Amino acid sequence: METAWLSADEEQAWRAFRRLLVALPARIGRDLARDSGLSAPDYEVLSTLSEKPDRRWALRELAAKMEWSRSRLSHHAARMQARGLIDKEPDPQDARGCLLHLTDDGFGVLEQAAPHHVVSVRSRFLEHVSADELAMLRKLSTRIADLPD
Amino acid sequence: METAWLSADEEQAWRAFRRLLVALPARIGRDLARDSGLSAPDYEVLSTLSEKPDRRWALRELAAKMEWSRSRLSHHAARMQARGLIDKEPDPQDARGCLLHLTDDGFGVLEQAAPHHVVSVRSRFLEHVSADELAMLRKLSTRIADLPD
DNA sequence: GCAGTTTCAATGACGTGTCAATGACATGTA
DNA sequence: TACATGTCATTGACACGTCATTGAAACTGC
Repeated sequence: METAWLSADEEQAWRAFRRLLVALPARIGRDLARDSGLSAPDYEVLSTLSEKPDRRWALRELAAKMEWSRSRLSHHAARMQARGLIDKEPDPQDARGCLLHLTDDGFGVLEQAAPHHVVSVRSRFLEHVSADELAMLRKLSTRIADLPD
Repeated sequence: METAWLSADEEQAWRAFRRLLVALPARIGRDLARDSGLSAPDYEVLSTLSEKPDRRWALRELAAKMEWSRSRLSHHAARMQARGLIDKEPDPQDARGCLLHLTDDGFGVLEQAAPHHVVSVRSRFLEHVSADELAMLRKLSTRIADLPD
Protein backbone atom coordinates (compact mmCIF):
# COMPACT_ATOMS: atom_id res chain seq x y z
CA MET A 1 0.00 0.00 0.00
CA GLU A 2 2.86 2.32 0.86
CA THR A 3 0.68 4.67 2.81
CA ALA A 4 2.88 7.42 4.15
CA TRP A 5 0.54 8.02 7.06
CA LEU A 6 2.77 6.41 9.58
CA SER A 7 6.34 7.63 9.90
CA ALA A 8 9.06 5.09 9.20
CA ASP A 9 9.70 4.74 12.93
CA GLU A 10 6.06 4.26 13.73
CA GLU A 11 5.61 1.81 10.91
CA GLN A 12 8.56 -0.33 11.96
CA ALA A 13 7.62 -0.28 15.63
CA TRP A 14 4.03 -1.19 14.83
CA ARG A 15 5.14 -4.05 12.59
CA ALA A 16 7.52 -5.41 15.20
CA PHE A 17 4.92 -5.14 17.92
CA ARG A 18 2.33 -6.91 15.78
CA ARG A 19 4.74 -9.79 15.31
CA LEU A 20 5.05 -10.05 19.08
CA LEU A 21 1.30 -9.82 19.52
CA VAL A 22 0.90 -12.89 17.35
CA ALA A 23 3.98 -14.93 18.17
CA LEU A 24 4.12 -14.74 21.95
CA PRO A 25 0.62 -16.02 22.75
CA ALA A 26 1.00 -18.68 20.07
CA ARG A 27 4.22 -20.01 21.57
CA ILE A 28 2.99 -20.01 25.13
CA GLY A 29 -0.27 -21.58 24.02
CA ARG A 30 1.56 -24.35 22.20
CA ASP A 31 3.72 -25.02 25.24
CA LEU A 32 0.61 -25.28 27.37
CA ALA A 33 -1.13 -27.67 24.98
CA ARG A 34 1.96 -29.84 24.69
CA ASP A 35 2.72 -29.93 28.42
CA SER A 36 -0.78 -30.16 29.82
CA GLY A 37 -3.38 -30.61 27.09
CA LEU A 38 -4.89 -27.25 27.96
CA SER A 39 -5.56 -24.22 25.80
CA ALA A 40 -4.73 -20.77 27.13
CA PRO A 41 -8.43 -20.04 27.73
CA ASP A 42 -8.76 -23.37 29.58
CA TYR A 43 -5.87 -22.38 31.82
CA GLU A 44 -7.36 -18.97 32.50
CA VAL A 45 -10.69 -20.47 33.55
CA LEU A 46 -9.08 -23.10 35.76
CA SER A 47 -6.68 -20.74 37.46
CA THR A 48 -9.31 -18.07 38.05
CA LEU A 49 -11.72 -20.62 39.50
CA SER A 50 -8.98 -21.94 41.77
CA GLU A 51 -8.58 -18.51 43.37
CA LYS A 52 -11.86 -18.97 45.23
CA PRO A 53 -11.60 -21.02 48.42
CA ASP A 54 -14.57 -23.21 47.41
CA ARG A 55 -13.48 -23.33 43.74
CA ARG A 56 -16.90 -22.02 42.75
CA TRP A 57 -17.84 -18.87 40.88
CA ALA A 58 -21.03 -17.57 39.29
CA LEU A 59 -20.71 -17.65 35.52
CA ARG A 60 -21.51 -13.97 35.10
CA GLU A 61 -19.00 -12.96 37.76
CA LEU A 62 -16.28 -15.16 36.34
CA ALA A 63 -16.95 -13.76 32.88
CA ALA A 64 -16.71 -10.21 34.23
CA LYS A 65 -13.51 -10.96 36.14
CA MET A 66 -11.87 -12.41 33.02
CA GLU A 67 -13.38 -9.74 30.72
CA TRP A 68 -15.08 -12.44 28.65
CA SER A 69 -18.61 -12.28 27.28
CA ARG A 70 -21.06 -14.53 29.09
CA SER A 71 -21.72 -16.25 25.79
CA ARG A 72 -18.08 -17.07 25.36
CA LEU A 73 -17.78 -18.45 28.87
CA SER A 74 -20.99 -20.43 28.45
CA HIS A 75 -19.60 -22.08 25.30
CA HIS A 76 -16.23 -22.67 26.84
CA ALA A 77 -17.60 -24.00 30.12
CA ALA A 78 -19.73 -26.51 28.19
CA ARG A 79 -16.61 -27.84 26.47
CA MET A 80 -14.67 -27.96 29.72
CA GLN A 81 -17.54 -29.69 31.48
CA ALA A 82 -17.58 -32.35 28.77
CA ARG A 83 -13.91 -32.99 29.60
CA GLY A 84 -14.62 -33.20 33.31
CA LEU A 85 -12.53 -30.16 34.24
CA ILE A 86 -15.44 -28.23 35.75
CA ASP A 87 -19.10 -28.80 36.51
CA LYS A 88 -22.16 -26.58 36.70
CA GLU A 89 -24.55 -26.06 39.58
CA PRO A 90 -27.69 -23.94 39.91
CA ASP A 91 -27.08 -20.60 41.60
CA PRO A 92 -29.01 -20.55 44.90
CA GLN A 93 -29.00 -16.73 44.80
CA ASP A 94 -30.43 -16.33 41.30
CA ALA A 95 -32.41 -19.01 39.50
CA ARG A 96 -31.35 -17.62 36.11
CA GLY A 97 -27.70 -18.05 36.91
CA CYS A 98 -25.32 -20.93 37.40
CA LEU A 99 -22.19 -21.63 39.36
CA LEU A 100 -19.07 -23.08 37.79
CA HIS A 101 -17.13 -25.42 40.03
CA LEU A 102 -13.60 -26.67 39.56
CA THR A 103 -13.63 -30.48 39.85
CA ASP A 104 -10.89 -32.42 41.59
CA ASP A 105 -9.76 -33.58 38.17
CA GLY A 106 -9.65 -30.01 36.93
CA PHE A 107 -7.69 -28.91 39.97
CA GLY A 108 -5.25 -31.75 39.46
CA VAL A 109 -4.72 -30.81 35.83
CA LEU A 110 -4.14 -27.21 36.84
CA GLU A 111 -1.63 -28.17 39.54
CA GLN A 112 0.25 -30.26 37.03
CA ALA A 113 0.11 -27.51 34.40
CA ALA A 114 1.10 -24.50 36.49
CA PRO A 115 4.84 -25.07 36.94
CA HIS A 116 5.31 -25.87 33.26
CA HIS A 117 3.38 -22.76 32.35
CA VAL A 118 5.53 -20.59 34.59
CA VAL A 119 8.65 -21.99 32.94
CA SER A 120 7.11 -21.23 29.56
CA VAL A 121 6.29 -17.62 30.43
CA ARG A 122 9.78 -17.15 31.79
CA SER A 123 11.65 -18.70 28.92
CA ARG A 124 9.49 -17.18 26.19
CA PHE A 125 9.18 -13.74 27.70
CA LEU A 126 10.36 -12.65 31.14
CA GLU A 127 13.94 -13.86 30.77
CA HIS A 128 14.40 -11.59 27.79
CA VAL A 129 13.11 -8.40 29.38
CA SER A 130 15.07 -6.21 31.80
CA ALA A 131 13.50 -4.88 34.98
CA ASP A 132 13.31 -1.39 33.45
CA GLU A 133 11.69 -2.68 30.33
CA LEU A 134 9.20 -4.69 32.33
CA ALA A 135 8.25 -1.66 34.39
CA MET A 136 7.79 0.42 31.27
CA LEU A 137 5.80 -2.31 29.58
CA ARG A 138 3.51 -2.59 32.55
CA LYS A 139 2.79 1.13 32.64
CA LEU A 140 2.27 1.24 28.90
CA SER A 141 0.02 -1.82 28.87
CA THR A 142 -2.15 -0.54 31.66
CA ARG A 143 -2.44 2.88 30.07
CA ILE A 144 -3.56 1.51 26.74
CA ALA A 145 -5.70 -1.35 27.97
CA ASP A 146 -7.53 1.08 30.26
CA LEU A 147 -8.61 3.27 27.34
CA PRO A 148 -12.32 3.10 26.62
CA ASP A 149 -13.44 0.47 24.12
CA MET B 1 -3.46 -20.99 42.42
CA GLU B 2 -1.23 -18.48 44.22
CA THR B 3 1.94 -19.89 42.72
CA ALA B 4 4.81 -17.89 44.11
CA TRP B 5 6.92 -18.62 41.05
CA LEU B 6 6.59 -15.19 39.59
CA SER B 7 7.55 -12.20 41.72
CA ALA B 8 4.83 -9.68 42.42
CA ASP B 9 6.35 -7.32 39.87
CA GLU B 10 6.57 -9.99 37.22
CA GLU B 11 3.06 -11.19 37.92
CA GLN B 12 1.56 -7.72 37.64
CA ALA B 13 3.50 -6.84 34.53
CA TRP B 14 2.56 -10.12 32.87
CA ARG B 15 -1.10 -9.63 33.75
CA ALA B 16 -1.12 -6.08 32.42
CA PHE B 17 0.64 -7.11 29.25
CA ARG B 18 -1.79 -9.97 28.69
CA ARG B 19 -4.67 -7.53 28.92
CA LEU B 20 -3.02 -5.46 26.20
CA LEU B 21 -2.35 -8.54 24.09
CA VAL B 22 -6.07 -9.27 24.07
CA ALA B 23 -7.60 -5.81 24.06
CA LEU B 24 -5.56 -3.99 21.46
CA PRO B 25 -6.03 -6.37 18.51
CA ALA B 26 -9.69 -6.75 19.44
CA ARG B 27 -10.28 -2.98 19.34
CA ILE B 28 -8.42 -2.41 16.12
CA GLY B 29 -10.13 -5.41 14.56
CA ARG B 30 -13.55 -4.11 15.53
CA ASP B 31 -12.74 -0.67 14.08
CA LEU B 32 -11.71 -2.33 10.84
CA ALA B 33 -14.84 -4.45 10.62
CA ARG B 34 -17.06 -1.47 11.38
CA ASP B 35 -15.31 0.94 8.99
CA SER B 36 -14.59 -1.39 6.09
CA GLY B 37 -16.18 -4.79 6.58
CA LEU B 38 -12.76 -6.39 6.73
CA SER B 39 -11.20 -8.60 9.38
CA ALA B 40 -7.60 -8.00 10.42
CA PRO B 41 -6.45 -11.07 8.47
CA ASP B 42 -8.36 -9.80 5.42
CA TYR B 43 -6.56 -6.49 5.68
CA GLU B 44 -3.20 -8.18 6.03
CA VAL B 45 -3.75 -10.26 2.91
CA LEU B 46 -5.00 -7.32 0.87
CA SER B 47 -2.25 -4.94 1.92
CA THR B 48 0.50 -7.48 1.41
CA LEU B 49 -0.82 -8.38 -2.04
CA SER B 50 -0.97 -4.69 -2.94
CA GLU B 51 2.76 -4.32 -2.33
CA LYS B 52 3.51 -6.21 -5.55
CA PRO B 53 3.31 -4.08 -8.70
CA ASP B 54 1.12 -6.65 -10.46
CA ARG B 55 -0.90 -7.38 -7.27
CA ARG B 56 -0.08 -11.06 -7.64
CA TRP B 57 1.76 -13.40 -5.29
CA ALA B 58 2.27 -17.15 -5.14
CA LEU B 59 0.30 -18.59 -2.25
CA ARG B 60 3.32 -20.23 -0.65
CA GLU B 61 5.35 -17.03 -0.87
CA LEU B 62 2.58 -14.89 0.52
CA ALA B 63 2.09 -17.36 3.37
CA ALA B 64 5.81 -17.28 4.15
CA LYS B 65 5.91 -13.48 4.01
CA MET B 66 3.00 -13.20 6.44
CA GLU B 67 4.21 -16.10 8.61
CA TRP B 68 0.96 -17.98 8.02
CA SER B 69 0.61 -21.68 7.33
CA ARG B 70 -0.27 -22.50 3.75
CA SER B 71 -3.37 -24.25 5.03
CA ARG B 72 -4.52 -21.12 6.78
CA LEU B 73 -3.95 -18.97 3.73
CA SER B 74 -5.67 -21.51 1.50
CA HIS B 75 -8.76 -21.43 3.72
CA HIS B 76 -8.70 -17.67 4.01
CA ALA B 77 -8.09 -17.09 0.32
CA ALA B 78 -11.07 -19.29 -0.53
CA ARG B 79 -13.31 -17.12 1.65
CA MET B 80 -11.89 -13.91 0.23
CA GLN B 81 -12.31 -15.21 -3.29
CA ALA B 82 -15.98 -15.94 -2.58
CA ARG B 83 -16.33 -12.26 -1.62
CA GLY B 84 -14.59 -11.11 -4.80
CA LEU B 85 -11.64 -9.52 -3.03
CA ILE B 86 -9.04 -11.72 -4.68
CA ASP B 87 -8.92 -14.41 -7.32
CA LYS B 88 -6.73 -17.43 -7.97
CA GLU B 89 -4.69 -18.29 -11.02
CA PRO B 90 -2.52 -21.27 -11.85
CA ASP B 91 1.19 -20.67 -11.26
CA PRO B 92 2.98 -20.81 -14.63
CA GLN B 93 6.24 -21.67 -12.83
CA ASP B 94 4.89 -24.60 -10.81
CA ALA B 95 1.78 -26.56 -11.65
CA ARG B 96 1.26 -27.49 -8.00
CA GLY B 97 1.09 -23.87 -6.95
CA CYS B 98 -1.30 -21.01 -7.44
CA LEU B 99 -1.11 -17.24 -7.64
CA LEU B 100 -3.35 -14.99 -5.60
CA HIS B 101 -4.36 -11.81 -7.36
CA LEU B 102 -5.87 -8.70 -5.83
CA THR B 103 -9.00 -7.81 -7.80
CA ASP B 104 -9.98 -4.24 -8.62
CA ASP B 105 -12.77 -4.59 -6.09
CA GLY B 106 -10.32 -5.81 -3.49
CA PHE B 107 -7.96 -2.96 -4.22
CA GLY B 108 -10.82 -0.48 -3.93
CA VAL B 109 -11.88 -1.89 -0.58
CA LEU B 110 -8.29 -1.67 0.64
CA GLU B 111 -7.92 1.93 -0.51
CA GLN B 112 -11.09 2.85 1.29
CA ALA B 113 -10.05 0.94 4.41
CA ALA B 114 -6.47 2.13 4.77
CA PRO B 115 -6.97 5.69 6.05
CA HIS B 116 -9.53 4.56 8.62
CA HIS B 117 -7.19 1.84 9.75
CA VAL B 118 -4.34 4.28 10.20
CA VAL B 119 -6.58 6.49 12.32
CA SER B 120 -7.52 3.47 14.37
CA VAL B 121 -3.92 2.41 15.00
CA ARG B 122 -3.06 5.97 15.97
CA SER B 123 -5.97 6.56 18.30
CA ARG B 124 -5.88 3.13 19.91
CA PHE B 125 -2.13 2.85 20.25
CA LEU B 126 0.44 5.25 18.83
CA GLU B 127 -1.01 8.41 20.35
CA HIS B 128 -0.58 6.96 23.81
CA VAL B 129 3.05 5.94 23.47
CA SER B 130 6.02 8.30 23.71
CA ALA B 131 8.87 8.16 21.21
CA ASP B 132 11.14 6.59 23.85
CA GLU B 133 8.57 3.99 24.73
CA LEU B 134 7.99 3.19 21.10
CA ALA B 135 11.71 2.70 20.49
CA MET B 136 12.00 0.42 23.49
CA LEU B 137 8.90 -1.51 22.50
CA ARG B 138 10.28 -2.04 19.06
CA LYS B 139 13.58 -3.40 20.34
CA LEU B 140 11.84 -5.59 22.86
CA SER B 141 9.34 -6.91 20.34
CA THR B 142 12.00 -7.75 17.80
CA ARG B 143 14.17 -9.44 20.41
CA ILE B 144 11.38 -11.69 21.66
CA ALA B 145 9.68 -12.37 18.34
CA ASP B 146 13.02 -13.39 16.87
CA LEU B 147 13.53 -16.12 19.45
CA PRO B 148 13.25 -19.62 18.05
CA ASP B 149 9.78 -21.20 18.07
C1' DG C 1 -49.70 -7.22 42.05
C1' DC C 2 -48.63 -6.22 37.28
C1' DA C 3 -46.50 -4.56 32.96
C1' DG C 4 -42.39 -3.21 31.03
C1' DT C 5 -37.55 -3.55 31.12
C1' DT C 6 -33.26 -5.62 32.13
C1' DT C 7 -30.19 -9.44 33.02
C1' DC C 8 -29.19 -14.27 33.00
C1' DA C 9 -27.40 -18.60 30.42
C1' DA C 10 -27.97 -21.17 26.36
C1' DT C 11 -28.01 -21.74 21.54
C1' DG C 12 -27.22 -21.66 16.38
C1' DA C 13 -24.92 -19.58 12.54
C1' DC C 14 -20.85 -18.00 10.97
C1' DG C 15 -15.90 -16.82 10.35
C1' DT C 16 -11.69 -18.28 11.85
C1' DG C 17 -7.21 -21.17 12.89
C1' DT C 18 -4.90 -25.80 13.59
C1' DC C 19 -3.85 -30.25 12.52
C1' DA C 20 -3.55 -34.43 9.84
C1' DA C 21 -4.41 -36.56 5.59
C1' DT C 22 -4.61 -36.36 0.59
C1' DG C 23 -3.45 -36.08 -4.29
C1' DA C 24 -0.84 -33.59 -7.68
C1' DC C 25 3.41 -32.30 -9.10
C1' DA C 26 8.65 -31.44 -8.65
C1' DT C 27 13.18 -32.85 -7.65
C1' DG C 28 17.16 -35.73 -6.71
C1' DT C 29 19.44 -39.99 -7.43
C1' DA C 30 20.49 -44.45 -8.96
C1' DT D 1 14.32 -43.40 -17.31
C1' DA D 2 12.26 -44.91 -12.89
C1' DC D 3 11.62 -44.53 -8.16
C1' DA D 4 11.83 -42.30 -3.75
C1' DT D 5 11.29 -38.23 -1.44
C1' DG D 6 9.82 -33.60 -0.80
C1' DT D 7 6.69 -29.70 -1.56
C1' DC D 8 2.40 -27.70 -3.20
C1' DA D 9 -2.62 -26.49 -2.30
C1' DT D 10 -6.68 -28.45 -0.68
C1' DT D 11 -9.79 -30.62 2.36
C1' DG D 12 -12.33 -32.17 6.57
C1' DA D 13 -12.64 -32.41 11.46
C1' DC D 14 -12.35 -29.93 15.32
C1' DA D 15 -11.73 -26.02 18.75
C1' DC D 16 -12.61 -21.40 19.30
C1' DG D 17 -14.91 -16.54 19.56
C1' DT D 18 -18.61 -13.30 18.05
C1' DC D 19 -23.04 -11.97 17.19
C1' DA D 20 -28.00 -12.18 17.39
C1' DT D 21 -31.71 -14.48 19.36
C1' DT D 22 -34.35 -16.92 22.84
C1' DG D 23 -36.74 -18.01 27.10
C1' DA D 24 -36.50 -17.71 31.96
C1' DA D 25 -36.10 -15.00 35.92
C1' DA D 26 -35.30 -10.57 38.35
C1' DC D 27 -36.03 -5.88 38.86
C1' DT D 28 -38.66 -1.30 38.39
C1' DG D 29 -42.29 1.91 38.78
C1' DC D 30 -46.76 2.33 39.13
